[in-house]
Amino acid sequence: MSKPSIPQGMRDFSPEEVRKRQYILGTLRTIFENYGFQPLETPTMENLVTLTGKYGEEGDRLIFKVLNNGLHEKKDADKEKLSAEWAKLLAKPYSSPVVTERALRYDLTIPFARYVVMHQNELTFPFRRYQMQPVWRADRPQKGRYREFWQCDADVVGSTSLINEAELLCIYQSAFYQLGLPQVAIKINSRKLLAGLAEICNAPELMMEITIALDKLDKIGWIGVVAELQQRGVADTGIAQIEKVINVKGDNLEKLTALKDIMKSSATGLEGIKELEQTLAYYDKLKLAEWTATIEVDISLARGLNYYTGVIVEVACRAVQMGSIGGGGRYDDLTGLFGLKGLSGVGVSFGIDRIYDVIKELNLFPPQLVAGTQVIIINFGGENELYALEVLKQLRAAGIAAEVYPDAVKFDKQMKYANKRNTVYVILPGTEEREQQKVSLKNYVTGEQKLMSINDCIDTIKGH
RNA sequence: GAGGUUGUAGCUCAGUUGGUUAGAGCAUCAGAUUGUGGUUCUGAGGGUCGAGGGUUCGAGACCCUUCAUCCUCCCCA
Repeated sequence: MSKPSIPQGMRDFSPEEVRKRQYILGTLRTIFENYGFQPLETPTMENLVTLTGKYGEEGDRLIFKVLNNGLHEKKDADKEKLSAEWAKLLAKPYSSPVVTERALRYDLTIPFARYVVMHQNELTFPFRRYQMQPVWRADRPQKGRYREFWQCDADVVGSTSLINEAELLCIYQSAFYQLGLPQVAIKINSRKLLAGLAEICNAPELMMEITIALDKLDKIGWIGVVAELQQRGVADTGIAQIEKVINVKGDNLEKLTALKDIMKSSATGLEGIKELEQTLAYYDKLKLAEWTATIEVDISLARGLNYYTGVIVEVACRAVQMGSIGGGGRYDDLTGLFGLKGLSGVGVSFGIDRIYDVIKELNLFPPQLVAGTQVIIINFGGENELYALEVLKQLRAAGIAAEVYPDAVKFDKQMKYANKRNTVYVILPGTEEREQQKVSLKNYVTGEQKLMSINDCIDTIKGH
């Protein structure tokens, strides 16, 4: 037998880790429900054609494809075809329905779009849904990057109002506030502004090239961006325009005012600015004073997915060295990919695993999360064992998470077990206690122990 | 797709210029202690040194191949 292992980029989650993740998911769920979003789940696998072509060339490569089952049952006539398809498949990120027609979910947005199109007649628009499920990517794992990870999305489809954008900003704010994340920056931009930028560079066709280069500003600096822009075919006059734009300073309104002037020749660009202004105006009305994350207009923000068309956002936690912990934006025609035109959507995504890593690194999980069982009952065997079960029944009926040590082994061993389980209380129902129909309740934190009735015991534990 | 790191006990890791029977801490189990835990003491079990090949009288160590792992770039959450 070789040592057991798990596939690359996949992880086990210990009881403590699951509890901590559930704390994050629970916090988010409460917020989503509070904002009127409804839960949705979609299957682990989608048809491959549903996913391909939606995430760009790079994305297609990272989709986990699922082999068709029953390949061994193919008739001889099919086998030759099959091996030819295999050869192609192994050579390139190519796929064929003969070999694979399904794939693991790559994100939650495309399956959501598919769902909306399939159920368009049953849904009431605008439709607001949230979804929290794992997704899979055949990426090279590294820090903060896994092949299986959780996503948590909230989207609204069927409304072009920028109130939606503003509300999603509020959801971000509320979530990071409640989770206690410090130094969170929500960066906001508009694809239209980027398109406008390409226009004033006299190179509208190079919009994607410009945004990709610009997106690296944080990482490689302006000099690096210039090199990349030149390499991507942007003229020097264009680069001068871009430099003017990224040098715009001040608070959000000052930035937007300055940009209006630079963008005055681009209708698209001006529209993008107006969107941002309107979004921020709505947000101002909705925001709570206690929220701490900053909202920053950032022209260099691009975001990879190519279906975004309007406002885009990305969230970073500057307290730790980590990639973005969330992102999202407006996609005017997402469902158009599946044949339903004219339905606009906007959504945000939370990178649960990264948020987990950040909270862990900064030690911000509430300490009481670790406790599961509140009380462990010692098993003294014989008649005392039966009495222990009686006590156990009453504790559980009272809503207390309790367990009895299932074997009447050495007392010392049972006490050590309780200690490791980190419970607050231990109950000792021995002969003496049983005869009086009482229990000894020991508080493991203080070391105190008292003889009391079962009802008093329940009250004490609940009062804790 | 490109580059690098590390693989030795369940876990974290030592292991000298190649030299007899491969070590430690933690964890596990047993005992000191048959109704009082978290700190003590004693003892025990547990390893095909990632795998395959080569050099050598002799390889955990050196060489080649391969697999796995983690990290960086690309891209992304």
